[in-house]
Amino acid sequence: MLDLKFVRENPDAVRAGALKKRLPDRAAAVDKALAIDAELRAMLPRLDAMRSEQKNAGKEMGKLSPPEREAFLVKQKERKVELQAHEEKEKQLRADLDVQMGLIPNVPDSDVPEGKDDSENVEVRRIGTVRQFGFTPKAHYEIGEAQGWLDFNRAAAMAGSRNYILFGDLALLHDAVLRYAVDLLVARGFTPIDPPLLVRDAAMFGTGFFPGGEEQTYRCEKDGLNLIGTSEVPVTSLHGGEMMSEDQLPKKYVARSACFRREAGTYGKDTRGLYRVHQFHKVEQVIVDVGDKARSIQHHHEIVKNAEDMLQAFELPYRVVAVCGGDLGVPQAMKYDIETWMPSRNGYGETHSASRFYDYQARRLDLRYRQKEGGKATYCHTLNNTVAASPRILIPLLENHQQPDGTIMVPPALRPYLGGRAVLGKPVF
RNA sequence: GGUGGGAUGGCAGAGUGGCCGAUUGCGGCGGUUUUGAAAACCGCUGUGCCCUAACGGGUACCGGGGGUUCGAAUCCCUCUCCCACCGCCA
Repeated sequence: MLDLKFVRENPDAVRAGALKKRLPDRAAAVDKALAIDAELRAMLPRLDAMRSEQKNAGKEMGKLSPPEREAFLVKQKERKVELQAHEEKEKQLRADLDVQMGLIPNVPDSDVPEGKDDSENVEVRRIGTVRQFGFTPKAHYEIGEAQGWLDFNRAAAMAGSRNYILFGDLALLHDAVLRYAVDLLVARGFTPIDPPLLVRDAAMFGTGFFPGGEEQTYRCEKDGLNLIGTSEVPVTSLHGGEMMSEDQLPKKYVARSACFRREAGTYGKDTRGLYRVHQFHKVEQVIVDVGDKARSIQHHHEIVKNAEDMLQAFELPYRVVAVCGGDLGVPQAMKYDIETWMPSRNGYGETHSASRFYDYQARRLDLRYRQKEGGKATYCHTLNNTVAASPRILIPLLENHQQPDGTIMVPPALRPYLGGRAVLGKPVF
């Protein structure tokens, strides 16, 4: 949610922002919101005056003698009828305004590149050397199935397409990665969280996934609850409705959770392997801090670095891209993706997504703090980034560290989580 | 699942139809006192919206929504959440 005052004063910038995100419908919401706002403001002085009149007249009532009251009552009832019509109108306008305001996207920051989709994201840096194999490398699913680590057929039989089952060492590697990610962030001062996986609509709306993301979300209609697609939703919502004191900030959280995505509209896309699946596990970092732009940008770099440090420890080549306007989500002001080298794709595949929102989510969540200086109630800023999403991260781990016989070299950083083992699997090729 | 009790400002906690945007305490801010600090004392201290150049004024908000009434924090309905007890289950 943007500040209504800001929208009123900068309609062109807000409209241009929606268009930079390639969201013309949402740009139209700007004009609708402003039209409703104008109509509302036109009636407010009159409405307030009527209320004032009725209120004051009502106060006199108690002091009047019974016969005087009778006459007064007639007059007051007339006022009431007239007021009710206006209040009805006001309520309708406010409800309509809320809908339109909820549709207006966050304005992309100036460092967001122009572009229509992910093909126009801009590479910021490229780290690590892509390995030259002395043999023909296998895809992760070939290795996984040969090792008996992966079963897509049985998964599909019991749970439908885009599902998987991990067995044996791959199940252990999956867990090892997630534990490493949590430990890394805890060592850096983040508070670990095990959040709810089913949340109310308010949390989905507050983080900006609704309206718009309903088709991507598994919903338990009976209970009005939604399965989270990322722990960003419960963790960012954690302090929603609260008034924190400035000393409590920043809040830094790292959550490990299962995530669920319907992947509607992706038929035929990334159908093989572990890349695009309905259910996965993710370690996510979330920061809530004061409403200061420079500080948000500083945090943004910090959370990207946390993820980069993990990839470097895993000895995986990757690149960081600045996500262009057309590939940016509704609530984000700016986003970096990290893409890790995946030999089977002969390219970099997205493994991380780091967003900053400024106060967009905080406004929707009513997430505020009281400033130390002056005591003013102010909206927080929020940010988040993946630390590790698995099994997707298993793709580069298996593929980049494979050996000709189908066994996998374990990067030293992960060995303590695997009983000290340096190699997983047995020769299968 | 059943029964009963609750939800009030940053926090705690009064308030059962007009005198209540709301007593009081804590916290916070400012001041007096002090070499400085603490303590004590005095004053100030919710948020949104509208009007105003400003001073200031108006209005809405007592968990959410609806209703009764000239008038609702207060009465009624409903939803959500919290607490207690019973049942069931892990």
